[in-house]
Amino acid sequence: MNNSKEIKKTGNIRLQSQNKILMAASTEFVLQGYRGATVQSIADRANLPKANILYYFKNKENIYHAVLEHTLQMWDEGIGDINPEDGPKAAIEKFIDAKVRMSFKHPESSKIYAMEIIQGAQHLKDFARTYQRKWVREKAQLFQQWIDNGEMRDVDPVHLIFLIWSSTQHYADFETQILTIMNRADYEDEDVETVISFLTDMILRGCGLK
Amino acid sequence: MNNSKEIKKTGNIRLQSQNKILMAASTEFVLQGYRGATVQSIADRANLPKANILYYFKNKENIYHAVLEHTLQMWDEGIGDINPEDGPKAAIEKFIDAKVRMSFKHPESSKIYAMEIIQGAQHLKDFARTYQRKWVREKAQLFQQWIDNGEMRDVDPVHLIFLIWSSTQHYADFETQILTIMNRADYEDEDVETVISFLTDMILRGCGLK
DNA sequence: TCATCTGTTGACCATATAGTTAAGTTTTTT
DNA sequence: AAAAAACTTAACTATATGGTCAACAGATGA
Repeated sequence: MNNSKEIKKTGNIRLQSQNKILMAASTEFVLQGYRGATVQSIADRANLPKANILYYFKNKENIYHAVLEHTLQMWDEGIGDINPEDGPKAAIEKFIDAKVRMSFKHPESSKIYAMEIIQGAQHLKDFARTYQRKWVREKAQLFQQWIDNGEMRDVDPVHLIFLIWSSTQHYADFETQILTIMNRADYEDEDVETVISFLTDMILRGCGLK
Repeated sequence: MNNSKEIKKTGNIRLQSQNKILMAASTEFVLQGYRGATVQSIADRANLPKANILYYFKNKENIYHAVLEHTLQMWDEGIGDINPEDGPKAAIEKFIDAKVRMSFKHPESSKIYAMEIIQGAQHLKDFARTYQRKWVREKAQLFQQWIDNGEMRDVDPVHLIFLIWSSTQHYADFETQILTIMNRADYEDEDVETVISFLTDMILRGCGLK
């Protein structure tokens, strides 16, 4: 007990610092890109001396790896599963709902992910090649079954997934543009619901489910 | 005549070099980001000595400005106009068609644009605040009229524009991911048509136009 | 109290990079 | 052909940056 308490205590300091660093680093990586984000700028944002940053993470690339790992975890949690028993309508509704909420809740994750892909997915190629490809194949097959059963219109399932990804992530990645165009300073809670119902409506109709 | 010929000649050398530099710079900026793209790397890609790059463009930021200007010109040309006389169906068809073709033809422009927006649109805020906002307002009004006339379903015109932007640009920006997932090396000509017909079909249905 | 482990930090270094300069070469003009 | 303008480029400079190190501080356990 005494032992575990002590471990927890030191562990907390570690985790606290690491978290502070990762948050600061995420912001810097989004704002300045990988090369543009300097260890010093991350340190400044985290209110820690540079050497302290490099005590917790051996080097800049390791910080980035940790940020990416966190991003992928978000992606994984936020994807919202598509279950056979839901049927196409509920499945699409849940999927869109999860992705939109994720976009509004963790825009930095979406942005870091987007920048990685745009720049050629150097660090994520394996992820896309294995995990993601498998995920898309599986879900596409599911949609295809629903199509074959006449439960939804005959639309290309893979492109359908791309459509849902792109239209939902857009609100995170292009936040700046969207807010500027709508002449607003920030998103509000009701925006999430508006977007969900707009996209759900459009896409369900596109799939002949409404 | 002699005079104009000579001017043209020198002008050509200038333009040729500048173009070579801008192409190389675009690639580097996409691949490495603004800070990550070094003048040397641009020089290498353009097969010119570094000092020569800086003879044509006073500094790195000027290169970037020139690249962005080119990007915005692409955006402007590729947006495809939305005309009142087309009616909603043809208008949406034309709009999607233009955007998708642009995405497949000039993915680097789309990528540079996307990275700028994701990073906070430091260099494009004015563009979005004036030109783009006006464009969206105008086109949204047009859609609203069609809606009021009962020519299309009552969907939020602004979000409709966002949907078309996001879903079409996705094929440029997330090229790497899409190709990896589809287990392909490159896009083919027929992909453009597939995407156009998929998105047109989905979105027209969403708008009750099919 | 002493020893050890964890964390903190200023000072330092090697290197990469943006940008300058000066000495050229080539092209254009007169 | 001579002068001027446009272009080319190696060498250099100042600075920013990633990363190391060594000295120190604080907690923990015996």
